[in-house]
Amino acid sequence: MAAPKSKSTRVTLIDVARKSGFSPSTVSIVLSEAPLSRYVAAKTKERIRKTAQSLGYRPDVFARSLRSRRSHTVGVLVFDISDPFCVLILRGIEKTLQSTSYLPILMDAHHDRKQFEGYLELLMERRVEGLIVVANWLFDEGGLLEALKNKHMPTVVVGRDVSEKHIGSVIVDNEAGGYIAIKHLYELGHRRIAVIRGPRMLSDSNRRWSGIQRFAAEQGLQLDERVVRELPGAIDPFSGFEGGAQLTEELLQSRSKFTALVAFDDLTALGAIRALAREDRSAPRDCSIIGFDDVPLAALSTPGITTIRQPMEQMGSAATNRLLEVLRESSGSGQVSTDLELLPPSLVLRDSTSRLA
Amino acid sequence: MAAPKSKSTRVTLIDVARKSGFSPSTVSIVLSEAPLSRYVAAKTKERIRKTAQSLGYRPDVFARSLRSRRSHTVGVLVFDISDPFCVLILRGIEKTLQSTSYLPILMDAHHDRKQFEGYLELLMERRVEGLIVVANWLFDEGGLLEALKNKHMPTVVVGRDVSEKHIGSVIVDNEAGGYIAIKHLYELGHRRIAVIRGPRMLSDSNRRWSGIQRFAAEQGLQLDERVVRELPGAIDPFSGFEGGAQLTEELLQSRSKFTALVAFDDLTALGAIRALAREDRSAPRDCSIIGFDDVPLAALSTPGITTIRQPMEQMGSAATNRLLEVLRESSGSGQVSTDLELLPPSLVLRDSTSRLA
DNA sequence: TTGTATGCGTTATCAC
DNA sequence: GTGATAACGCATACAA
Repeated sequence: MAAPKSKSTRVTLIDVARKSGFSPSTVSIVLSEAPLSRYVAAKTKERIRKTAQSLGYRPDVFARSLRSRRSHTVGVLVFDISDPFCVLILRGIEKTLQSTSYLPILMDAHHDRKQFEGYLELLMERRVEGLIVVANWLFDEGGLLEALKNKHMPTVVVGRDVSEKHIGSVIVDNEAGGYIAIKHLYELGHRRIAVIRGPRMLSDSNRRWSGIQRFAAEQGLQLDERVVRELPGAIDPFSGFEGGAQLTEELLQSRSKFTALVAFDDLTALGAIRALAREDRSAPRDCSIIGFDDVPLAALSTPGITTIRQPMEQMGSAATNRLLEVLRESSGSGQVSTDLELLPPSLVLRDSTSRLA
Repeated sequence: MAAPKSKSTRVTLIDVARKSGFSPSTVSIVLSEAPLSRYVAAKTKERIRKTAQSLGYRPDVFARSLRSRRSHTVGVLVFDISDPFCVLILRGIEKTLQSTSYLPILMDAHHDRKQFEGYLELLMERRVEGLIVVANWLFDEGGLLEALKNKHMPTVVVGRDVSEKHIGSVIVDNEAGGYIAIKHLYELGHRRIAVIRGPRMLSDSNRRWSGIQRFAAEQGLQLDERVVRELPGAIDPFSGFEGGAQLTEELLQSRSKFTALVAFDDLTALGAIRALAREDRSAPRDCSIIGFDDVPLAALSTPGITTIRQPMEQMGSAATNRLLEVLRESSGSGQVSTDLELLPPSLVLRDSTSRLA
């Protein structure tokens, strides 16, 4: 009864106006909950809402956006969705956006700069009101930030520390993470600890390394530089695996002694485990290994990987809230503050680390 | 020089018309490459394009869609993006769409039925012209298909065999996959082969089992039903891991002998490996294990998992092409043929299976 | 081959 | 408190 069969003829605001006996303007004001609706009689509102409901009225997004110049959307530009790192962040973004009137428009750049710029253009054309960029560690600052900067668009980057004017960023506290990682191994009795650092040009990598060094300094622990290696700069989110395997192999063959390894991230740790296996060794029996990130597969490998967890969903939420703040103070500065937001990492205990026998 | 500074005043079609000296309609016809543009003088076209370019003209999507009743978008509704299974399919979809004028609008239902329906509504409101649903094996047919059916919308489902009118589907040939899996183990010399089937209510699961049985029948191989188990129906893409671990444990304790295991999917295989480890055994030394899907982490675990690969990117392309066909024969039936499209699986050799000693 | 006029469904600005 | 009217930017039937 309620739903009319009109499948070809769309129900418009005019229809609602006619049927309810009010003018289109009043109906519009009521149904879109415009500021003016405060002055509309409660009974009128109700009547209008009822008839709208009964007619199955759906406002036309295109007409609405054309007239109001607002899209009620935010662009979510992810640098590479196949990176397991990103998915939980997306979830955080989506959940946070859910309770608002904003719709996320998600684009995946496939870690390709051209695509990134193309999609950025696309999002601008679609008049998104803000932008959340989900970057991973391969996000090459050089080019892409340029593209972002001179758009006049509130932007928050999550997963990468971009120190640019008017672009906010949300990342994990990498320094604390590095500290916690080595502390864990130290507390298990390990003293000869190898490290596979991330690429040097990467700020995340350097921060983690700082944390490691700080702990070592505090404890008077000597880090043997013969067992500190560095991943090459890479172009693929899975290259950490290859790199980790390769460097671990070198480490094993170098005959320098170590009983534990801090890996740059979980993939690197998985690579290390693979390399160990090739030499007929295993974690944690022959070497304790700790990762970073806590991507989903860290829990699924055998042994499960002890790791430093990035609160990814939370990072997504934080970035979104940051953006929403700006959007709500509509037509204030229209710019996100440049602050860097650091979220705390945490230790996740699994089976790849154990007390030194 | 080229880009005008007008940041507040948008460049419209009228501006282009004025500057180029042609009428708005001619400009529109040319720039939107409407059918009529065939009759426009080449020189006119060029002049118009030039001035459009020089003014930095960007058509307004909203105005355009409002008037033309077309959105140039297709909805991509993924059942759960955190399922690693989905991501490559998405890539296939996106790549295929790239060369067209269609833009994908991606929504993630978080394997939640309510959300699925909500987003479906949303996509309808946004006037998507077609729909691609990326389902995984948890996609519950009962409810969700209902929601899809009575929308008047060309739809293709990938990853799940839905036998509904006017909904196309693209999946891997599960029967062939099951056949290939057990054949591989058989050829390695295994005869006592355990199987962990998927949930019984799942058609994928039954198909794979059929393939296994067909091979067994052909070879006169006896499948010992004491070592055939079945995963419980589940609500989480990662539950296959727990289930696999649990059932493998039972299998090991049942004291029935087996030298190899066909797991329902890669996660199940990972669970099995975990269970083996708990009993101080390992693959492939004590038991060869083969998975299904070839999700990214299959290559990263140690041992790497030998598996039956679903051509996921290809499945995404196939689904997209299927949809595009319908969209292009604009206002034909407007319905996707109900055909089921089966893509061939393939064997991926890694380290979790080996010749029986 | 090109120009004119009209309307898509909504919201904003006024007037009442 | 509510209603008339004019845009928003574009595409299309029709006239020329």
